[in-house]
Amino acid sequence: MGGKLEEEALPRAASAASDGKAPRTARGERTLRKILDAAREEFGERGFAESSIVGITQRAGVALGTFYTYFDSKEALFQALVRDMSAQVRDTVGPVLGHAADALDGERLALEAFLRFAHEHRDIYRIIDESEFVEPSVYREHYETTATRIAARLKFAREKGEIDVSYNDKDLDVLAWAMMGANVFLGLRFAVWDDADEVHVANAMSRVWRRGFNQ
Amino acid sequence: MGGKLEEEALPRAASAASDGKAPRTARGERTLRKILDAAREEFGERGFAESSIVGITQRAGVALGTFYTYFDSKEALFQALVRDMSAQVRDTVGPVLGHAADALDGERLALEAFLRFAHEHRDIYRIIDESEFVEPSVYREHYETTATRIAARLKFAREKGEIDVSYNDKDLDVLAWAMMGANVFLGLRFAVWDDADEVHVANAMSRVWRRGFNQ
DNA sequence: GTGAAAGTTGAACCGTGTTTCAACTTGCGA
DNA sequence: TCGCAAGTTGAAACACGGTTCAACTTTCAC
Repeated sequence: MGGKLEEEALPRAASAASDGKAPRTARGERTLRKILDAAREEFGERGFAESSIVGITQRAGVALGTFYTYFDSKEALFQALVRDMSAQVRDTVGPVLGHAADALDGERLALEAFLRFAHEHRDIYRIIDESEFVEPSVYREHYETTATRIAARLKFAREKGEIDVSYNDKDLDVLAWAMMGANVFLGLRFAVWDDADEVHVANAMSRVWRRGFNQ
Repeated sequence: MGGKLEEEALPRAASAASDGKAPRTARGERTLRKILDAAREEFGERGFAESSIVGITQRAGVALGTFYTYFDSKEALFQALVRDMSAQVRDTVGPVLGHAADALDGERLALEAFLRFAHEHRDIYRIIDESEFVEPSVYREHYETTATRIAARLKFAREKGEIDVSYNDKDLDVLAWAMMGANVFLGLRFAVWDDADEVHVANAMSRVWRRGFNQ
């Protein structure tokens, strides 16, 4: 399959629509995109409850009824957005792992990247967080996937001798959730609420994990 | 002041009412208490948006209008509840610190107590979490207070030589938020969603902190 | 160029749930 | 026992915003 880079964004937008409501022409595609962008702004600024479909369609510059051409309900739109953003977080943070000297250095870089991302996209952060109450299943999906990925990296690192073998699989499952929780709260406090130095935060954190996991 | 134990609960309930709406008789006090209890159930089970004042007053066994004798709005009630519960978490977790051999052992016991508490009171957990979107200021208040308390303990432990002196105040502020975030997510995954062994979770976590903070 | 499919429009419908209020009941102090 | 302040009641007013739909416009395949 050629042209993967350019093609990537479109199917994601297209598949964001509710079942049987995917756009069939380029015009529809554009309209759907406008609604998704407007929704991200509105939900990010005002939260789910305060956001209205009127508000979203006005921002998007389309009529109220147009919304229902692409989505079954306000909840369906929210769910589509969270899925989209969950993937965005993954695609932003994932690649930096390649540049790491070892596994724990990778986690440091990942935290740094996450903090930068959270600071630049506070709206996304808020939307994913609010999904715990709007669409619990996607929230679970997001964090379960993330934790599983971290745990897998930790286990792999243990096989390579970078993490003390006395930590068994169950321990590492627990610790993966702990690392993720730490990252999320550091993001909230130092990137979303504040504009702290990501490098300092990530370094302080990394030092503890490094000592904690070795020896 | 004598009889502190028995007196503790009442003023808290009384002050939960909106400004100028505090009950003035024993009957009023009881009614307010019924509403608060019913609200905890309703908000815990259904979340803020899905909960209704009708539902809350029905659970409480009082008429709809009675609600407005004590609260200005649904939001005001929610805020009062979060404040009440934030204090409950503190009062449950705080005391166990006294039984600890050293500071890091205290954090282990605190996590264990928190996991037990989160498991037994999932409704409370959910309500505090949801306040991020309903009443952001109380959410911030709750976590900022908690993090400050943890940071103070860490700094004190450093003075006593239980934590490596190479961690400066700024580092410990960061790490306090990390510990809190880890605790919250462990609570969500292993106490609220699942019914895991608190002791194992707390031990695995504690081992990492211990190694991480020393030398 | 034509016609059918796709997309757009916004007024009106509709359900829900918060809030008000005037009449009523309770309980306490004198 | 009396009277008034405190508390209670629930029907109705009210606001709000999600959803529907039938008429209209645009696009595109042939």
